[in-house]
Amino acid sequence: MDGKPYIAQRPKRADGRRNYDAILAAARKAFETSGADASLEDIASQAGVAIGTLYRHFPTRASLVEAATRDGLENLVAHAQRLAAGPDPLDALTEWMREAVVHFSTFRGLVGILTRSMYDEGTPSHAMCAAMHRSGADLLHAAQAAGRVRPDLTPEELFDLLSGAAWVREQAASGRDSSPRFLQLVLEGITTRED
Amino acid sequence: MDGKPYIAQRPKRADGRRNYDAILAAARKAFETSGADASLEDIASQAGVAIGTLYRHFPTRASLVEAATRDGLENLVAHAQRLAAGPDPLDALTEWMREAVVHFSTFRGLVGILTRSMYDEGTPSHAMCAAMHRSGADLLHAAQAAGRVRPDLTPEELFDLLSGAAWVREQAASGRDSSPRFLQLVLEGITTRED
DNA sequence: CCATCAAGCTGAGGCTACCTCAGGATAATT
DNA sequence: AATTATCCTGAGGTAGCCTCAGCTTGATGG
Repeated sequence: MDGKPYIAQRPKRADGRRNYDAILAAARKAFETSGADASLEDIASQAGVAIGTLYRHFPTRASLVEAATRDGLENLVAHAQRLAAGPDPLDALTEWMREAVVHFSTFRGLVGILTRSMYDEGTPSHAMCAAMHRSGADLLHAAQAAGRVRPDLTPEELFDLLSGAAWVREQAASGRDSSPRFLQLVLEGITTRED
Repeated sequence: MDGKPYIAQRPKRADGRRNYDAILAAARKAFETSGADASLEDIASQAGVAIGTLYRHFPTRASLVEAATRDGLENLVAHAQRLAAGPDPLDALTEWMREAVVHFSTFRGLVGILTRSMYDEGTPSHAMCAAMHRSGADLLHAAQAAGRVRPDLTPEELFDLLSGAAWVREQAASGRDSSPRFLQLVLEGITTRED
């Protein structure tokens, strides 16, 4: 019924690529200062481009957000695989969660978009989110297999906790960041106790 | 510098009260189905009232949200005082947190508004949020005094955890609610272990 | 019952942002 | 140089926000 979500692609023509890049740069800046609902017309004019051009490359706001966050999330997935090769599965998991929280809260409104994308296939960010889900689940299972994390914790629950931390971080835009402590409390809560 | 935030008041004239009530009812319904950014013009027309009338009673969106959630939060504070008189401080705290999560996530966008209000005095909801903060802090301190909750947990951190749970609940609008499990994990994490 | 008037109501209108589309421009290709 | 698919533009329709000048009406005192 519903076609696949549109995923923005860097155009082949030189002028197209130039504008595509300029829009993406302007969008990243605008999202960081004004959140995910920044004005698209501002972004276009900041990129020195007409509004129609923005819509040509990014027909929906979601497709623009996806393109603006793609690289960061790709790195996150790659880092998960590197961490999985390390010696301590719990360290790997905690380190990854710390990093994930930062990427999830790059700008106000992103956590909500990503958590919605995680289970909604009709969304541009879904593919990337699903990849992250797998990465996180792998790290979790390894930590559980090593007996370091309570075995009844599901990946979905882990992402709930992670999203909560990221959301808290998002809110504290102009204050100090309380997400490290949030994550610490959560992690101490889900690890197995053996002292 | 900045004057006190405007707090909506039920008017004295009969026609004013009628409209005030109708707007509040329409607003509650609209917020629940469309979130905190529901169209004010829709709310007005749903209440059978011109847009100017809505703005007369509720000059800002925040003042309307405050009025729409006032009762629920008042009850929450009252319930905290009742619970504080109970025998088990930990039970009281967990029960109250469960209830708070529900009230905080009455509609999409509310948690964000309330957590911002909690520390921002220029906000209509601030007074009510500060009262809740006291209620929660009291219950927390009692549970800590009884040695049931880790003593290094601050009220602010408690509210971060609580808000995280409420936010997760908010997101899962049309799915099953994962906040009870979230809260369970958090609570098991912050209680002292003595088994 | 009436006069008075503060309180309340209305909706047009200016503003901003979203998004579309018909017509024009241009990079790539042959 | 000609062709053409790709790309660009910006006016314009739609929707929501919010204000304000002018009108209406409930409450009050006589």
